[in-house]
Amino acid sequence: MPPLAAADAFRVLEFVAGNRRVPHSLLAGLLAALPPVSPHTSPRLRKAFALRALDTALSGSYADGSGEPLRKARDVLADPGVAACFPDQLAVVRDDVAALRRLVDAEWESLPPSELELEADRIAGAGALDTWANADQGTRKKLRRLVGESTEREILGKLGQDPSKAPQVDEAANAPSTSGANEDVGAQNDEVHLGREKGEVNHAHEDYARHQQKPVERTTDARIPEKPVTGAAIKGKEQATSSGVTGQAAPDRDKSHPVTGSKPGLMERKPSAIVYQWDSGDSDSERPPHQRRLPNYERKMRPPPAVPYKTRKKWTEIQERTLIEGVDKYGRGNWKDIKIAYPDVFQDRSTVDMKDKFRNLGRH
DNA sequence: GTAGGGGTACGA
DNA sequence: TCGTACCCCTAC
Repeated sequence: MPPLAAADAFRVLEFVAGNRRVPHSLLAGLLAALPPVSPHTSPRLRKAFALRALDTALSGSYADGSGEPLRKARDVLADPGVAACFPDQLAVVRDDVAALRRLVDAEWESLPPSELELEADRIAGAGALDTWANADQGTRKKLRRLVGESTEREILGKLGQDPSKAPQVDEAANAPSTSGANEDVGAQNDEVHLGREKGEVNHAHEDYARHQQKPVERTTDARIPEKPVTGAAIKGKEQATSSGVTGQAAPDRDKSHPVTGSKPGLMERKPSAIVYQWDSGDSDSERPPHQRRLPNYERKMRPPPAVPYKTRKKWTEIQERTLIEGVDKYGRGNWKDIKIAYPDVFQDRSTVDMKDKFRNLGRH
């Protein structure tokens, strides 16, 4: 799978970074896995990183009067980029740890909602009626794939339209494309942007403060030490590595890089993935997106594999005998050597095929 | 790269 | 329906 597009990486980061309940360590993992994102594109993202840096600095105990948290906070605020996020209030509180913490709490609460939350609100939240009312049949079809049929029925019901006349989403449209999961991501991005140009009211913002009211548990919990996350951290992976952001994620990256390694990245859709669909039969659709509870889900059929099964080819007697001979000669498990030794015989067989075949031979 | 468990699809 | 080829996943 190609790396996540920068625009998509931005949306993911902007959402996660601005959610105070997401631990820094998890964000650090994301930073390591996602393509570089410039913080300059989003005041919310800039501010979120500044607040996280301050959270980390202020997380230590200051009851002992050592002044350590205040010193660390001043170090953070020495960065003009961080200080610029709080131009008005900072001078008043920078010598008072308690006041600084109150300021940080207040700033978290006033952080605007992320693009993802705004879009979700437009599609299935308070802005849904406008969005659906202005959507043509094709767009509604796409919208339904995002929100599920029961939510669609609810929205159309509120619009006074007959949900039973809605166009059906065909299976082909749901099936993952053989050309890669990015098409799905791209399609959803298009859908996510529905209504953006309509200048809709920001429905989500008014309730958003509650989302931030529960701060990240102060890192007095020494079991999970948090690494500082600074604005500089998101300028690129190279810089992130040197800023300590990737401290907890680096070992995993060495093991298997989420983008370039053999294992799929976090955002890659696996063909065998099971789809769980929101069951929005309750009143949760009345809530803003960030307040919805996880409802019961329905398990859907496994989608067809992204790569079609290759044509079945029965193993010939020659292939079977050669396989056994190869195992005798090179040893079981050296499938690559055997394949190289008999290129003509195993031209159309992968080493996995050979392994499976030998396994099947042993079963009978 | 390989092993092994387990699932799915295909053809007899 | 059943055997088997193929695929997927995880662990090593």
